[in-house]
Amino acid sequence: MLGDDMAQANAALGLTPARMHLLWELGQRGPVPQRVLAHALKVTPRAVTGLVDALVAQALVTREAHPTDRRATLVTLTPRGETLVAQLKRDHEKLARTLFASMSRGEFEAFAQGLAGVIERLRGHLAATGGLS
Amino acid sequence: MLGDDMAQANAALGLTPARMHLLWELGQRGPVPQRVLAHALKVTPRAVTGLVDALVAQALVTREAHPTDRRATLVTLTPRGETLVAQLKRDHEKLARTLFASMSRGEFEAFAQGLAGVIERLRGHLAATGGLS
DNA sequence: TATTGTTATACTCTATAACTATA
DNA sequence: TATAGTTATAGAGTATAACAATA
Repeated sequence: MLGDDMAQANAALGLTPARMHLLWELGQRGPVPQRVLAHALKVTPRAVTGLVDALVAQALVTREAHPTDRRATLVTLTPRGETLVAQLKRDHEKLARTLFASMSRGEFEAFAQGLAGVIERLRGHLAATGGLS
Repeated sequence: MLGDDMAQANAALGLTPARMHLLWELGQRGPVPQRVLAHALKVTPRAVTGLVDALVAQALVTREAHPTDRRATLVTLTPRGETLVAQLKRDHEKLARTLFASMSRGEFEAFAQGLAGVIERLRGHLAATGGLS
């Protein structure tokens, strides 16, 4: 359901999930080389090339020259991209409040602790079955 | 993380997530026309054609004649497909036990109730923003 | 030599639209 | 007429491999 909600919010903004993910990471990190995005998105550099191409065409990011490494490009949010990422962040916060604001402090703590336990065991399971690299 | 785990388990069995999903639904329902799968997977009939083509090539399902409607085909698990779905179900149960067996009854009830509330509010959010159809 | 990002190619999943066969 | 499933076509996302430019 969270995935559906994100996909739908993205579509409303003219974004696919993968492009939104890239913008989100860019919003967290500021201008970075594509290699950094490839690592953050757990995707090959080739895939990043395609995503950045699309976002450049949408005027949401630009490829700027890296100040010291002429091989690399700095993927940078345009003003339009900045606005969009700010909107994403606001929506994110608003959804979090919608989902949790009605819980008491104690309820939230208990729930969060239970969830943390589940996540920890899931992480262990993934490590044991070779899913975490 | 759950998605990663499933994708990885699928890959180990030579399956993509979409094909696994179709097999899973088939395991729940028994032989069904493709139209039913399209609805279950929330996907167009055309997409089901492609997925069934691939699963037929892998000898996991067959297209059988519908007894009364000659337009339709009944997608049916082969013995190999049955075995694979049984394995999926075992893995599913095992993971559920891994994630929750260490909780007491009371802890689990509280956690489940908290989660149900979050899901309910998420559903409301989706309905309000037009995400549930 | 190693790294950054590209072009070339291919596969999976999905969609819309036009069509065939059947109901 | 309506429905089940297909072919035709297209787009997004991803991958590997070979390559260019630069470090």
